[in-house]
Amino acid sequence: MVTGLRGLSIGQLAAAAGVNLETVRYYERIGLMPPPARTGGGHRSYDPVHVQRLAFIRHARALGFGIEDIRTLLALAAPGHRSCAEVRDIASAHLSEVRTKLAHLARLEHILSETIDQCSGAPTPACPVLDMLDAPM
Amino acid sequence: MVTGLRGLSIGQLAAAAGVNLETVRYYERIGLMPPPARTGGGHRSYDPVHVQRLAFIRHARALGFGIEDIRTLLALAAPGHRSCAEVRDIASAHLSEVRTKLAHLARLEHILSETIDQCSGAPTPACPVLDMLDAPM
DNA sequence: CTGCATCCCGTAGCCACTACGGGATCAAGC
DNA sequence: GCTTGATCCCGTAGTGGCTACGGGATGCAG
Repeated sequence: MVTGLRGLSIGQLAAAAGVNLETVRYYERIGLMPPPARTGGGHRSYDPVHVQRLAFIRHARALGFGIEDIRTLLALAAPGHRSCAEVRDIASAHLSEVRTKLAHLARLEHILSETIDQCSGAPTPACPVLDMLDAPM
Repeated sequence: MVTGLRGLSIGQLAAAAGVNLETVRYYERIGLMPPPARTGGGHRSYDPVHVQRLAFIRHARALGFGIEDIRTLLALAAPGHRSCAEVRDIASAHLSEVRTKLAHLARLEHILSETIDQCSGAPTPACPVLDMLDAPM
């Protein structure tokens, strides 16, 4: 298991970052991860730079940023021109999307739970859930 | 605009239900909407049964139910065996999915807003958003 | 040097649509 | 009756963000 200076295999990198192996190849295909060095036999060999970058990507994905946003964020994170304002704009836009979805889901949660509550208890002949779906909203 | 007994065109049906025309054809292709009658020239001709069914589907989609759930709900809504218990099971399962997503989004909202707040004001040289993405979570 | 885990690559599938494009049909006006 | 412009036909491909598959090559421990 000691790989020493040779770099990590794609499986090791994926495990280290907690992502699927195929996802790493996918990120490389779409240009989100740079192509790594190769062994004589053609296997990918990653170094710590890749580990850090993949961790960044995974964190951003976990926060719900889209691939194109992440592409931009990675560019803005490049040493030299850390444009905090641009980063904040992207994050703010994403936050407002999150809030929109949040409000939407909260509305769904409300309607669903109310309707299901009517279902369990009242001895009505009709189904409240189906009635709601039949009726205009 | 008076179509009388001839039935609605796909465009009229789609407009009435507030869905895209292509979506209606998609629903027919996947067997969610039954194939309607056709005019001599091959155009689809819908009657009120279709209007009602499409409205049902749209309401269910608006509540976030998936296509397969809706397929089952439509079967359970068929006259004769309105199984309220099964309907409630499907709705409850969906509700708990909604609640899971809700909790997830709330977590994202919290992290994002906190981090962005740090950004606007403090005169630190580094970008809090990028720092968070770089650091382990 | 053998055997087995890992990796290679390209392609297709997932969900719920949406878009496109070239040709046919419909309905209204003249 | 004929023209015109809107609508509709169908099949196919694209979206986002992966995930799965399959047949062959490579890497490494014993």
